Amino acid sequence: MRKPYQPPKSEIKLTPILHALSDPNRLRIVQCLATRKEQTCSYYQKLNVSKSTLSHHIKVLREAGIIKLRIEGTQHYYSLRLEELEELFPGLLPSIINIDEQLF
Amino acid sequence: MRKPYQPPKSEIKLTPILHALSDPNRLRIVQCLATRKEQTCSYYQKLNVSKSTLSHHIKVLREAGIIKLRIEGTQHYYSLRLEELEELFPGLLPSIINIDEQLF
DNA sequence: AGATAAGTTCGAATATCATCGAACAATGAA
DNA sequence: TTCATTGTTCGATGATATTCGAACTTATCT
Repeated sequence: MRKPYQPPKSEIKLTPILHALSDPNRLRIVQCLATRKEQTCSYYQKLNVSKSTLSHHIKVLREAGIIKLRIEGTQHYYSLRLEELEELFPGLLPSIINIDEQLF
Repeated sequence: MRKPYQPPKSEIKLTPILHALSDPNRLRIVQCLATRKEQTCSYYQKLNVSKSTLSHHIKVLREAGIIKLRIEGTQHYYSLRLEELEELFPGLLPSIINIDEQLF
């Protein structure tokens, strides 16, 4: 599987990021990545959505510049682009990572 | 004009807030309110949208719980619900208020 | 009372989004 | 080589968003 597109830091914009984070399932993915560092895609099947829907959410997060991808065999490992996002939008991700799911 | 609905603090949720902030014009309104404290609605006509579109954006911000309204005569004065939002989502609004418009 | 001003609401048009199943691609195992 | 696994992409569908002009509401001014 070839590596899908990820925007370079210089092309990351705020509104796509906020849009990407405005979905409860995507917030769950982001919070999960914040605690476990790196995850494979299949892990998130606990979200109770289809494989293609999950892939869609991953794509929205990836294209917004929130997560990055490392491919190893057939497994895709995702992680947050924490340092870059902190430089671009200081404090934004940290403020979201700790919010309780009940407030979603 | 009667006072339109605003959610009480206990009903403010994160995803409507992030969605409300994921629009450049609404971000401009929020940043403007952050610097000038209180503004009337007509002020934002520099956004180059119609009166009804402006009113729509204001409504999205209001119903998400981001802004509150004070009516005086025919004028509507809006301001950010900073204290409540800080209690609910610490650091979120401050991190967004300072972002340069070029990064929108 | 009638006119004006400030905003909201309504209805319609267009665009974007979330979701799914099916098909596809790439890797690794039998 | 064939099969299973992991994940993406495509096409369709229903839901939600954005935008506008027109109509409406409320308050103020003459």
